[in-house]
Amino acid sequence: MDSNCVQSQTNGQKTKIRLLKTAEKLFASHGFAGVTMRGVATMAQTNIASANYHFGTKEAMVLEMLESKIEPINYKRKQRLAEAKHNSPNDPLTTSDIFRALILPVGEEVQKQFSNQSSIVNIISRSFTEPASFLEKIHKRFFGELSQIFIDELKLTHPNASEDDIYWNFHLAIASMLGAFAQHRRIKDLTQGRCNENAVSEMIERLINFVSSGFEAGMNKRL
Amino acid sequence: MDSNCVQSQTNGQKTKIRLLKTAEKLFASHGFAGVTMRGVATMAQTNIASANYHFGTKEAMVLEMLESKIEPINYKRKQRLAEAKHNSPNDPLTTSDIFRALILPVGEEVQKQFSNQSSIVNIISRSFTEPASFLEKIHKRFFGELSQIFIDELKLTHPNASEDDIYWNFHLAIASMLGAFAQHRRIKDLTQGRCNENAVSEMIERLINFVSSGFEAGMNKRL
DNA sequence: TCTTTTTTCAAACGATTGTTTAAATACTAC
DNA sequence: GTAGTATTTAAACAATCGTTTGAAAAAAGA
Repeated sequence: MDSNCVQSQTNGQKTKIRLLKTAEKLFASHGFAGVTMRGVATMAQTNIASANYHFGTKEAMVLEMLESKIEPINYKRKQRLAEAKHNSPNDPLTTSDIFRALILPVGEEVQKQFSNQSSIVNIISRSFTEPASFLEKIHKRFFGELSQIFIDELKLTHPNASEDDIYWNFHLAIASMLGAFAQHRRIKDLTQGRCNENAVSEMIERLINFVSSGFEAGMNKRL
Repeated sequence: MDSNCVQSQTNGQKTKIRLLKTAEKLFASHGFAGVTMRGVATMAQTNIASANYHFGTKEAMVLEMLESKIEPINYKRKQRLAEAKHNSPNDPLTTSDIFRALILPVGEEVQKQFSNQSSIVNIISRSFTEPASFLEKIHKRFFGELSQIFIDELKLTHPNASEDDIYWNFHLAIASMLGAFAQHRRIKDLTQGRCNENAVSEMIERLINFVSSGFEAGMNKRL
């Protein structure tokens, strides 16, 4: 039952997947407000009531789409953090190691599907820029636990830093990461795709360096 | 005519100002899509057709509101940069000086009107998170010239840095600043105002330090 | 006061939205 | 094949949107 469930995919599930992929494209390029049930249904070559049949509401549809995109990234983030710890079991990680584990999985996902309109960067940056009511749901659902894991790791790396310093600069680092993604989408929008995948990996590397240095500069300013 | 135009304010202009202030509140808390002509007109205690009489379209109304809020900030930014240059005419400015001139005027505006729902931080971060079509208009209108001035100044401060390094890290710094504002609005939204003005100025100071250090760490990585 | 301009207002237009209904169709299991 | 479930469909519902119209009211200028 669990294995070989490829051929046992009902017609309804195929439609559901088509709907999710369409919602992905529309959300990535126009945000939650830009996703319309009619638009998704039509582009997925089915009926509007079918979309409501599968998901109940628009919000449930978009959240299910987001989960399918973000959870694999978060899994990789934790995995990479665990690997880094495993590789140097006696020393604490460097700040750069930690932020690399947080940021690089996004970069890898981008490489896989570059020039795709529904790039993960677009989705993350769109999620980040939604109205507060929707944003709150996203944050609790996808980033609450993850944040704590990375903050705990940063505390180990900076044992003498104050709680305030850690929290403030972690938030600044997150803000930079999200801001850079949003900015990157903006640049892509404005240049209409004259922007290759090298630019993405260069941005990622520069971003890791930027936030790591910014974070460290914010530690122990008053010690 | 130019002076003493306070008492000679027609009734129509008063209504226009009420509409602008209402649009400000709504835009700050719900973004462009959340601003409805009916909502603005009703909250400003006038008629919906009156709003269209004064501005023509919804977009023109919001852009006029944005101009009235952003232009004074940009003026202060240039002024502060000029002052810093005047105070040390022989040496180039520090990275921190430059980003302080860019960021601090926002902080000062926040202090003036804290706990105001239509805080300038909310407006800037909302502007930054609008769909690309609207964002492009905002960027060209309010930030095109300003960016060039600050990039030129950073070049003077880092004469050995490559053009690429300057541009990439300036964009990362801008992204961080905007991301931090957006994040700050998010935190305020989530904590529902349990967040005082000291937290804002602390955020501003930490932000200046964060982006200055991040920027400098990105200079001359390959020299 | 009379005329002209500016401003406000209720009402409607046309389009779009998320959601629901109920009937028709496709699929699955016995 | 037939019964029962899963899925798709066209159509309608109720609400909201930006914008326009044309007449009433207010303000300003003569």
